[in-house]
Amino acid sequence: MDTTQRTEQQRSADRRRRELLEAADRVVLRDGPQASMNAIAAEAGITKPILYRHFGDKSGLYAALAKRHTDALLDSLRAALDAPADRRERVEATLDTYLAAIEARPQVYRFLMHPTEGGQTADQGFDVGKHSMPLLRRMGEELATVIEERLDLGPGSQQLARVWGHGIVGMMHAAGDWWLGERPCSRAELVRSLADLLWGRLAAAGDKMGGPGF
Amino acid sequence: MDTTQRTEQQRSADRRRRELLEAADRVVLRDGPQASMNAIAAEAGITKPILYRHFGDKSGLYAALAKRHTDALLDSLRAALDAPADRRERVEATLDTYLAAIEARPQVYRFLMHPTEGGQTADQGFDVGKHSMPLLRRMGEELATVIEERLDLGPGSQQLARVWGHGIVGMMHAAGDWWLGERPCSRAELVRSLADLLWGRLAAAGDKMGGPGF
DNA sequence: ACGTGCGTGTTACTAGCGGTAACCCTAGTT
DNA sequence: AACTAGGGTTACCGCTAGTAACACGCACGT
Repeated sequence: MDTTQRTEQQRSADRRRRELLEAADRVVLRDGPQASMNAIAAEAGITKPILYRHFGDKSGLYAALAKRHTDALLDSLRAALDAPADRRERVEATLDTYLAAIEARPQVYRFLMHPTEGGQTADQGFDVGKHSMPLLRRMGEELATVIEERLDLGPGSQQLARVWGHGIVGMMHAAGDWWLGERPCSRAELVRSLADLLWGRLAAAGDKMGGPGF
Repeated sequence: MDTTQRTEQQRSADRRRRELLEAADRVVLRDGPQASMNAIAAEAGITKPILYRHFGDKSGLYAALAKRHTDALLDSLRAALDAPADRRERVEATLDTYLAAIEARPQVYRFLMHPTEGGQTADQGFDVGKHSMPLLRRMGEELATVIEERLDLGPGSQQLARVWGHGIVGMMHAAGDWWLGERPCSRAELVRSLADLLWGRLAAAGDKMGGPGF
């Protein structure tokens, strides 16, 4: 039968694809986002054209690789966000989950943040921000839907939720990136400071005397 | 005299340097962050090795270029932050200034955010986040000092201020990037939504009924 | 007047990248 | 036995960042 044959081949192809992705994973974990196609092919024990047959081009491979990690991280984040606890505890748990993830595997984190930068071929017409940082975008959208679903924000809630989703994710990202580089405090302290910020301590803080009255 | 001679040469070199930077600026404005050294040299009417004599390598040129824009933008932001008005108005003015800047010249913005990505040569040992996004880091530190100077945050204020500085900048950045790509609302609305977030509306919002109680 | 540096510029090259065309070789079908 | 279909490789293209090595010009000390 034709179909069985095709499924057989499909299976083989899928297995190969997974093997290749795992090899690519190892290389990215070792070399960072600038892992070369040659290196990945060598790690997988084959040569470049096979990679290109499977993934089209580098962006394709990177997209597939990024999807795996992004999906995994998003699952953890959803779990943290859905845990049974009050809102502040959930927010803190989610922040902590994210920070723990980037702390555990910084190379992967860095790869996810800057996947397809700097190709020398037809990257033209790239519509600023279009294929940049899919992880951040996905997290932002995800958070936006959660906020919009669960919070009562009055009129214009959908738009507000999206702004907040992307804004909060960006806050988490930037603070995490900085923290990962300088390690100025413990993860728990960072989480608490960020939650404090989200909880309005900025607006509630009093002016210092002597200043121009910020 | 030796000194006059040296200053003469210094002047000449500086003038050339400025010319080269302006040429590079034009190319980056046209081609985005992936402008090639060849293209920049051609735009300046000279050839590659001169660029390398002046700036060392691509990172050097990009750093010099980034410093100009970053300094200019930081000046605008400082001005907005120092305007005579109450705190919320100042925050909104600062957000708006940033968003107006990235809206006006997205190519430059994109260049500033991802300056040295994707080189294929010895970028190894790059210490995650080390030479990434100098603009965000500088803005974060700047805002941190302002916060720490002017706000009364109680014990641990310095660390808290730094976390907040980087966090707020990241929020602004991510929201701006997303907004620039999708244009889901006007700049003013975005500014208002972000300020609302900073002003604690997240913590103050009530739960929607029927949900699991976010 | 004459070499002698030194700054400024070029050509021509290397090494490595992403990506591809052309070939090759083995397994299964008829 | 002949033929075909995939999986695989070699060898290449065009591009990039970066670098020798060479060439012109101009002020200088002797």
